[in-house]
Amino acid sequence: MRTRSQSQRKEESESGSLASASKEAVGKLLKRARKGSKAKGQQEDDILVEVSKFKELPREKDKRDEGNSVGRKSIEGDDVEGSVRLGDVNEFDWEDGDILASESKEAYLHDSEKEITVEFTDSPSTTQRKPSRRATAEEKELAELVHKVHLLCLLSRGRLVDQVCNDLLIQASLLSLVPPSQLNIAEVPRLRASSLGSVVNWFRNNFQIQSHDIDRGSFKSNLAFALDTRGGTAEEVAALSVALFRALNLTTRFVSVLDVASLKPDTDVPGCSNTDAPRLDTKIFSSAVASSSDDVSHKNLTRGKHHSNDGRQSCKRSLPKGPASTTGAEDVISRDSMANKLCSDKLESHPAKFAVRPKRKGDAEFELQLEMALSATAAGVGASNSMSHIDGLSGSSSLPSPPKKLKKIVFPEHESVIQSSSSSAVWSRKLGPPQYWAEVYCNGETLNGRWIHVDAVNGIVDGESDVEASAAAGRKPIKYVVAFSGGGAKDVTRRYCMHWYKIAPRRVNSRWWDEVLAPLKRLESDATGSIVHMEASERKEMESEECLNVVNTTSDIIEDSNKVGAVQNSGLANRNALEDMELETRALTEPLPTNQQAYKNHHLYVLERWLTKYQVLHPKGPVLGYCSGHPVYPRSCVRTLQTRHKWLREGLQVMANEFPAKVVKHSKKFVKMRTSELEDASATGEENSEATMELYGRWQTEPLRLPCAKNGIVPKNERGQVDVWSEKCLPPGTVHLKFPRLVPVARRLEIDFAPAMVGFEFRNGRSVPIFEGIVVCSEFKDAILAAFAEEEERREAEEKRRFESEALSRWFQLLSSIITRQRLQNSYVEFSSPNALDNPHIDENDKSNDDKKQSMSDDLKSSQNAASIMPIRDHHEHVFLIEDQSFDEESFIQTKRCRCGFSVQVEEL
DNA sequence: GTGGAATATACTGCTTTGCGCTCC
DNA sequence: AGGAGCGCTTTGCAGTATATTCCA
Repeated sequence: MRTRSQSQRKEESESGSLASASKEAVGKLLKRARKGSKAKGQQEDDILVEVSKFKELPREKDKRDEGNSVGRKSIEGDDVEGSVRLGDVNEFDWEDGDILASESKEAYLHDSEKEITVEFTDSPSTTQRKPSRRATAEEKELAELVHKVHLLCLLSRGRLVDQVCNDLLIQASLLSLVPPSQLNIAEVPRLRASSLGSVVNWFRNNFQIQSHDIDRGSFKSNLAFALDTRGGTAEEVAALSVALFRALNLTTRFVSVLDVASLKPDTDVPGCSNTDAPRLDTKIFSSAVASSSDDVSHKNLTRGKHHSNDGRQSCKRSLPKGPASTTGAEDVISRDSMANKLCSDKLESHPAKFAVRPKRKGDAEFELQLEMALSATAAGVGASNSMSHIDGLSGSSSLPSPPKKLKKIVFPEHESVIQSSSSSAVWSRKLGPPQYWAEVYCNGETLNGRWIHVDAVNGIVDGESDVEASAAAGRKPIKYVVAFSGGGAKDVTRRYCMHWYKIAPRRVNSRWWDEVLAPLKRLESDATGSIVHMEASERKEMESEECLNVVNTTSDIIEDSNKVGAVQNSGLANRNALEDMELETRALTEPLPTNQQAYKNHHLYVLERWLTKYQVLHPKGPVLGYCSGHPVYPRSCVRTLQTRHKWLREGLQVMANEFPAKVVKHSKKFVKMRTSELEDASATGEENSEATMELYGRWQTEPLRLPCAKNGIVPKNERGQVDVWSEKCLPPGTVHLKFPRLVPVARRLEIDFAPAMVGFEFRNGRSVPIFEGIVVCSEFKDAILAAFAEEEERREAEEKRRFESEALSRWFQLLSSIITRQRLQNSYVEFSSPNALDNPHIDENDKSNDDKKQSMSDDLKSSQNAASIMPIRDHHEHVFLIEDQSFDEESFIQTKRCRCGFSVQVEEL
């Protein structure tokens, strides 16, 4: 039940401003992180305690699990030392079995020392089945917070990279490297994807992914270094490509797959590409990266025998220095050799570390793929050798040697180079799927131009449809693809995702994400839409010239028709609006999934079997297709049903003669309650009907028509009240007055009213109605409010009078208590003092003192303030003689004086 | 490896109109 | 006598979402 309040808090945080929401999220995360680390520390302490207990009290532990394990008996002894993984200690789970015979544990008995050493070479968690446990709401909330904060960090990172891509010095340096023949791309009037091929190939042949462990302080410095060495992390090389395109005056975005921490707790490990890890400023997940690097190194070792004769050793050694050895037109899987080099380097430095690691299934698969790739390389070596080197083309003999080319696939319709799916699997094994690329706006593509995916790192142009497949092959399904430009960002995931239903559950709720992106999207739009008008005019010319005789590819037909329509309608549609439309069109034209589970929460399609209790298809059609024989309907046909009563709350009533759209069983609790009510009525045959619930759809309702108020009488329900779920539920001619204490006012004026029941709250195990104000006929509203105001005034005056009288009473109590205390103290002194009885002054005046005390008490009864009460001297009781009193008529203060000098001021009321 | 069914479990939403005692 | 105020143990079930396991 805690989660309800949590949900409320969650909604509240979402409804706040973006900045406050972000701050709150970061704050919460930090708080939790601190708490978590503290808790973890505590947990470890606990574990240590546990271990010490384990060491000290093996017998006790054994007693608890008496007769369980042979192995446990075998470790019984006075001295037991165990090397135990701390993480498992708090989950001691004794098992039956012989330790000596166990495969996962090795026990060495040192009989001579009577000491037993138990070494676990494998974690029990890997052999034991993990206990099934769902993440709690708190864990989910934490995961969501991490997800959001990570997203914000990655957005910032992308903006940073985008900013550096605009650096004029870097752009100028890149331009100075580009051969003059490539520079004319800037002057192409109608840029097409095919026009980018040559410059992309040039770039790819001159810049490769390399691993640098040195962080030079800023991304700009790193990028400058990468430019200098013709290699860097995948992010840097992609950024260089973006800078180059921008230098060539092409409208270009830096696109990044945000490899964000999972939205769900403990599902996948967030990370980044291997080569980026050492340099990433955030350095969050270095451990994960390190392990993956190790994997690569290991793989390299295990395939070493295949490499011995294939001539790749030279590549390993001379890669960064040698000249380009193959033509720029040839497409190559460069990452293999790059990674081989990196891995070989690591291997050489840590030969023993990887020699004993077991081969995994994935490694074997990888080796198989690599062997196939290498055999293809061997076949192509002769051909590649015969081809001329591109030294002259590149214009630099000092450029690093490009790797051996393995495979190329040319798609004639695009005239661009795209790697096959099999090759994508190979790259994914090595360095993971591409995480960074560029988008270049080609005004010559389709009718209105479009953004073209350009992965210069891998030499891919217009390969947007392969991004999802490669990501899936690399076990890193894309969640967010964001394009950065002009300091802004835009979510372009739709362009690269064909199966939105797969990634939708992995993304944060769209409202938050849209709010985050809204300001960034404007910035991005301003940066990339600045030349819209010129293009629009050009487009109009083109339209008149070509008379719309444009042959589109099948996939472009829908989006182009949309674009044309939009442009024709508005005349001012800009590039971003067109792109939005394109992405929207993609969202609405997703292919039908082939498995039934996918329809469970699909945003476009639905299977009837996955409808919930309160859902129905209306209308039931059209059938969009079939999945395993089940008809597929559009999600837009799904309607939510409600009971008559629930519709009433929304100010709707079910139309006459409407049959229920669905009849479902009532909850047992409700049935039980109703049947107990009906027992008295001894209704027979109605129990079955009471056990069901009739549901109606929105289309079966009409606006609520309540009886009108007549002759000043408010129409009430059977309980003599009006249920005011909303303003729509008020009977016509009545008003809801929400002030308190209106009932006596209405009664006094003899105006008909009804208590307004606004809802229920659950208190002490039962629902209790909440009343707020009354419902009266509209004509009495002013009269009641006037009387209410008058009554409130009177009540406030009465309240004030009561308050003052209470204050007086409390003052009297205070002063009385002071006097009582004084009297008690005097009495105590009298009885305790041995000379008290000998004091003639007191004896003589005893009676008169009592009288005077009485008079003082009377005076104090009417007093409000004792101005000064001095401490009482020992053995002396003050006597205030009447002749010594004075009275100030202006201030009404009476001063009483004792002969000893003590005085009391009393204010007369 | 994938899909589907079955199962387990955490979370969420729905339900909905006291009663007895004390004080004034 | 009667009206107003106050304090009681904290519903509990069904549906849904989601993870996991098993099997084909």
